[in-house]
Amino acid sequence: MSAVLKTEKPTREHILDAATRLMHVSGYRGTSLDDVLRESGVGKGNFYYYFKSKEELGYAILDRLVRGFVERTLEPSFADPSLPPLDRIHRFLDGVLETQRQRNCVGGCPMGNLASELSDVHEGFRRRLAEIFMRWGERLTEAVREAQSDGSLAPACDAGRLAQFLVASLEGAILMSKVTKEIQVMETCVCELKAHLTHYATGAPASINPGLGRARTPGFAAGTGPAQSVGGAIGRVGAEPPSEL
Amino acid sequence: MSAVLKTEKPTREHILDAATRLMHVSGYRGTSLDDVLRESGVGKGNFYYYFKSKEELGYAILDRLVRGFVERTLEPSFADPSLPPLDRIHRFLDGVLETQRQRNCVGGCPMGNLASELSDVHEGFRRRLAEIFMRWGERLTEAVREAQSDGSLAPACDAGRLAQFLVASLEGAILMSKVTKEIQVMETCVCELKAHLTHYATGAPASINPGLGRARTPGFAAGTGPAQSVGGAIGRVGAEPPSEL
DNA sequence: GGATATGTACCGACTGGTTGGTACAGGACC
DNA sequence: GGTCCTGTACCAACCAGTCGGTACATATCC
Repeated sequence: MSAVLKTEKPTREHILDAATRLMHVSGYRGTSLDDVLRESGVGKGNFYYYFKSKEELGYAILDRLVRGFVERTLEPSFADPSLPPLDRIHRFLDGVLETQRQRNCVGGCPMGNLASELSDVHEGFRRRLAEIFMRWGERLTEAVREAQSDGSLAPACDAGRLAQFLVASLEGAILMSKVTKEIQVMETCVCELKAHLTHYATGAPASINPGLGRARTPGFAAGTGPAQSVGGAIGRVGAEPPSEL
Repeated sequence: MSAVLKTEKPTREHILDAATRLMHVSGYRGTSLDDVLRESGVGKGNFYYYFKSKEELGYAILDRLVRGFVERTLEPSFADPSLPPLDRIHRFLDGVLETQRQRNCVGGCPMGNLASELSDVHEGFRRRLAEIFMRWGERLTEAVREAQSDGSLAPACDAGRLAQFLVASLEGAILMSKVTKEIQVMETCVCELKAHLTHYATGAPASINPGLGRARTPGFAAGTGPAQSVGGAIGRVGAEPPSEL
C-alpha cells in the first residue's frame, strides 16, 4: 500500500467505467444498478455516495462519453493541419467506421442508442442528447465551411444542412451494421457519403458509386441469408474498449 | 352484443394494438406486461392464453408491424404504375417523412428502435430485424433497378449499395428528428437523399442542396438553442396512430 | 500528547414496489 | 360435458433507493 501513488483509480471512475461498458451493450434500462455494482466491485452505499441516482449516473456517463468522443475522434480529425480540409472530413468518416470495425459491430453508437431508448420517455436525456448532436453537427459544419473556403467544396452548398445529413446518415449506418452485424453495410454508407461530398465538389462531374468502394462489396443482391452472426461476438467487446462511438 | 358481427375485435388484436402503441414510445423493456394489460383491458390469464411470453408478443408485434409497413408505405409507393420509377422512390421518401411529421417526431421508427435496443442483447430479435431491413433494402434495390432500366438513373450505379445507403440514412434521419423533435432535420435529410439520387442520374450535372429544399431551412447555423420541444408533444400521439414507421 | 470530534469513504441488509410468469377456478358457447 | 376463453390470486426474482453502521485519517481542544 504505502503512499507511492495514492490515486490508484478513484471509485467514481471505476463505477463510470463499468456502467459505460454495460450500458453500451445493454442500454440504460437493460443495465441494473446491481449489474454495475457487481461489475465494478463497489458496494451500494458507496455508489450512492458518489451518485444521487441512476439518472445522475446516466448523465455523468453521457458527459464523459461526449468528452472522449470529441477528444479521441472529432478533434484529431478536424484539427489536423497536415490534411486538406476535405480530407479531414474523410478521415473523420473513416475513423467512425474503424471504431465500429474494431467493436465487431457490437454496441453501436452509445449516444445514438440512448437517443433511441430515452428520447420519448425522458425529457432530460432527450435535451442533453439533442444538444450533443447539435454540437457535433456544428463542428462538422465548420469543417465543411473550411473545405468550401479552400475551394474543394462548392460554396453554394449549405454547410449546415450537409453536416446535419452526414451526422444522421452516420448514425443510421452504425445502427444498420449493428443489427446486421456486417461491417460492409457501414463501409458502403461511408463510401456513399464520400461520393455525396464529391458531388458537391466545385468542378467534379460526379463519379459513380461502385467505383469508389473497396473490393466490390455485395449490397442487397441475391436473397442470401442475413447476418450469420460473428462467432460469439455478441456481448463480447475486446478487453479495453478501443474508443467511443 | 348479438351476432351482427361476431368478430368485433378479437382480444389478441386488442393486445397487439395496445402493446404496439406502448412499445413504439417506451420500447420493449420500457413497456411492462402490466402496462399492456391495463391499456388493453385484458386480464393476465387471458394474455397468456394468446401469447406464451412477452418475447412472443414482441415477435408478433414485429410481424404485424412489417406487414403494415409494406402494405401501407412500401408497396403503395413502389407499385404505383402511374409514376415514373424515380418518382416512386421520391414518393417513398416523402411518405416516410410525412409519417414522422404526423407523429410530431414522437416514437421514431419502431423497427429501428427495437434494433437499437435489442440487437446486442437478444439474438432472436436481432436476426428477425436484420431480415426485415434486408427485405426492405431488396425492395428498394428493385425500385432503383427499375429507375436504371428506365434511364433515369445511371446503369453503372450499384443498385444494392445505393438502396442500403438509403435505408440506413432514413433510419438515421428518423432518429435525429426524434431526438431533436424537429421535423426540419428529416426534411433536410430526405432532400439531401433526393439530391444524392439526382447525382446518379444519367446526364445530370448535379444541382446543389439549398436549391432543392423548401423555404430555406436552417441546418446547423448559429448557436441557437436546440429542440424547444413541441408543446406537450412528448408521449402524445394523435389519437389513432396514422401509420407505421 | 492524549482525548474528542469531524468528514470522507465504504459496506451490506433491508424496503416497498414491480417484473414476467403460473395456477386454477369459473363462465360462455357448442 | 367438453372446449374455448377469461379473471384473479399468487409467485420468486429483481428493481432503485434507504438505512444504520463501520473504518480511518485528519483536525480541534485541553
